[in-house]
Amino acid sequence: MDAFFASAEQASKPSLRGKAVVVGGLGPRGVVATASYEARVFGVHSAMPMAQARRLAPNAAYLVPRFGFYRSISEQVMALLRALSPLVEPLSLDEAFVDLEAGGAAWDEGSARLTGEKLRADIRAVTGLTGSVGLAASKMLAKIASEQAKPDGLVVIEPGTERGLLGPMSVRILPGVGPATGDHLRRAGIHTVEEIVEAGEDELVRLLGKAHGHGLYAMALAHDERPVVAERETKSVSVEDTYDVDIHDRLRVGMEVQRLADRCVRRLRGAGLSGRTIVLKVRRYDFSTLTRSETLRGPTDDPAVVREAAARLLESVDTTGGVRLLGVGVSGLADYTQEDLFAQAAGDLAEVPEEESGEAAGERVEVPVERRWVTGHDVTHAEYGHGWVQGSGLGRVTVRFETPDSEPGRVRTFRVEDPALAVAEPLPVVPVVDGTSGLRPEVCSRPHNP
DNA sequence: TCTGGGGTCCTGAAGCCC
DNA sequence: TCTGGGGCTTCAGGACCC
Repeated sequence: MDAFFASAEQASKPSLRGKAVVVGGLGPRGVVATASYEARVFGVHSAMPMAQARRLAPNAAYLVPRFGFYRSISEQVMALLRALSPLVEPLSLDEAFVDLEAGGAAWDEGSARLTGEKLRADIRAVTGLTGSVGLAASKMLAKIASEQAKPDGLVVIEPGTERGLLGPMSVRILPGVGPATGDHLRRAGIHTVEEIVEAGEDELVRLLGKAHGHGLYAMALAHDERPVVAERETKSVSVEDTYDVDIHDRLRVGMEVQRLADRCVRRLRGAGLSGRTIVLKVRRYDFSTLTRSETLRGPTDDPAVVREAAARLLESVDTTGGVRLLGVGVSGLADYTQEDLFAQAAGDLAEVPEEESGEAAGERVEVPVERRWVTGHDVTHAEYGHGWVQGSGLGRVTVRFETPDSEPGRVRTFRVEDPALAVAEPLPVVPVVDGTSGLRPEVCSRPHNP
């Protein structure tokens, strides 16, 4: 995720350039999604509780994510990558692997470097943001190279130098080593990649189990044969909500589960899928998480069926003490097409109830006037033009009037119900050329496989 | 005022079938 | 006939990733 969201916001809002920007959930239980490099100086980083970030960087700008806006930028970048090769594997909105050799875009270090530099220039020209490129012979190494390259750089890991490079690095650099595995290894006296190699494969399997042990040992030797996979099938669809305050009322818990089931089905149908296994997730007041699942006889995308299954699953869960998060998911997915003749016969394709808000439901639904002004979102004013919400509350909304290619703008305050003020779509950031950093497509050039 | 949301993969237990 | 074991599926939990 890096600084993508924050860089996009800085490109979109001239007054934030060069400033500490933190994007994430603004509620009492929010966490940081992305911090700009200026905010990282204060120690703010992704996944940090927002409250802690505010303590560290009280003067930073705090914004909620605008996924639709980021997605539109992401699509521009992915299109540039697909022009290089048919083998593009997106990891998220801001990262992807590209098999340059498969596209004939590069065949040796020199051509790869040229391709990478041209790509970075194109990303900058098209999106106004900077991206970093890592070039290497495998996905793991390309990713490590891109980490080293950012912000705004290009790093090549040359064949033959891999083991020497990895050896002194922390085990945490290897994919699949998170806090738990890192601790596990540390307790066994293994801190660096070369200590993994010294420990040997058998010891690793003994410590971490078969799959993880073998896999990690290979990675430590810089062996990574994972191919770049262009099309990944979705395996599950889920939605979840963390509540600002724990829910104690059992009836309310039941209602929330029904809402989540509906939302999940809407997503499922939107993707043209149906599924067999319904999963209920409950995070309790003490952060302990449990899941309950039920597998149906056949795949469904029927909201009533998913609601009922979720309700049955909830019956087996003790929620006394309160719950902080609820989630509903569907896995065991099938193509929607082979489907539900039975459901159709029963006239069971009733519309899934719409949510009162949410990205898809959108603007046309009535929203309380106070809630229409989301911090960071775009607005337009009949007299002052385009701007964004800098804050709202107590019946007032503060707007900064500026556009991606204007000078930093002035701030004005209005009544929340001011009829001259309206919600607006984000403006394209394009001719702007002063992003700070962000997109980092890993570019990976593989040797010929036998 | 700790700890989001949407995913993937792996492991181990238990039940069932052959 | 009894027992053992392998393989498969389902379920729950945990770790990891961005």
